[in-house]
Amino acid sequence: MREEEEPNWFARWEEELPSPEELMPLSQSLITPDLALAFDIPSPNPSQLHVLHHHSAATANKNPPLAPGGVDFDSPDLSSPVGAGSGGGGSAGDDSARTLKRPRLVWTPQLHKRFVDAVAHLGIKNAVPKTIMQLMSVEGLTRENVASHLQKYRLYLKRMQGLSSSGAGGQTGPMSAADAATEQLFASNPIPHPLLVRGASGHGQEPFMQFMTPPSMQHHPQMAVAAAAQQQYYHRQMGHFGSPMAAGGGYNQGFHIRGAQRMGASGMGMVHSPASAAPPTSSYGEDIDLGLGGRRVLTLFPTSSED
DNA sequence: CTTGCAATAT
DNA sequence: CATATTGCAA
Repeated sequence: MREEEEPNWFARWEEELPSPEELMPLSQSLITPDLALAFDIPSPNPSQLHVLHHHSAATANKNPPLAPGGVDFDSPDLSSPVGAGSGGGGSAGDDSARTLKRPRLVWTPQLHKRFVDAVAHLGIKNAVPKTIMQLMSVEGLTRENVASHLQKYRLYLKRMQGLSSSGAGGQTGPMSAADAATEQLFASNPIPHPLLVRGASGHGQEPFMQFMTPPSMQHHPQMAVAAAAQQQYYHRQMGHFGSPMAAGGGYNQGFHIRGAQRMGASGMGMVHSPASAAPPTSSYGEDIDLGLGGRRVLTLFPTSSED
């Protein structure tokens, strides 16, 4: 007889949620006004920069290409905000944020951490893209973004579990490069073991999760450079050591150092600890960068998380 | 309609 | 190569 779910806790859960005005968990605009201006990025509604209010998940449509007040940094033509190419003529974003392709989301460890945390706390049962996305409260994140990553995440977990037990030990080579890369991301964050079903099993009210970071949000105008200087976690994909592509000839896959030059191309085996050289302005880093070649990459990483 | 997952594309 | 996108089945 009881195979019912308990939508009650869930319903209340939302009600108990702190009001955005009271407590803004972790949603920041992808770009701060300052940053946007600094990049000459057209902001259609700079004044509407507000938090996303996701209330009734049912009716609330959350499918805006960009946050309500989100600054669309993507220009359809070639207005390169920064990096290479800038210059151009400032072809304003004559396009409203709609139907525009967003830059690839770069899952930074921090961002991924939020993802994992959300999944862990939601429980497999409720860990569906929509819910996760909402819980993450990361502005700009779309359902597709989460769904895509979720797929990978699940596969990763499966592979881990399935591979752990088979004693025999003859598995030599099941790990392809793809898996290895994934692991760098996934293995570097705490994998909640008890990734079991939760949420619908009679449990009245869980002591709210506070895995979220406190609302310490403050953006500084000069954060731009600081942000760029911060993103320093190891590069994934250093399988090819002899790749002579540094800054002169190739496509920089997903990384970017803009405004400041650092690290040599040859021996980049640096694992930078965020705490060892935390930038003066460590609040939020959003960095939109285009991989040289026209490949824009959106990197939003909520800092302030501990490891 | 949302989700899950394979295949495919960029 | 990491994501995004698409197609199709529950």
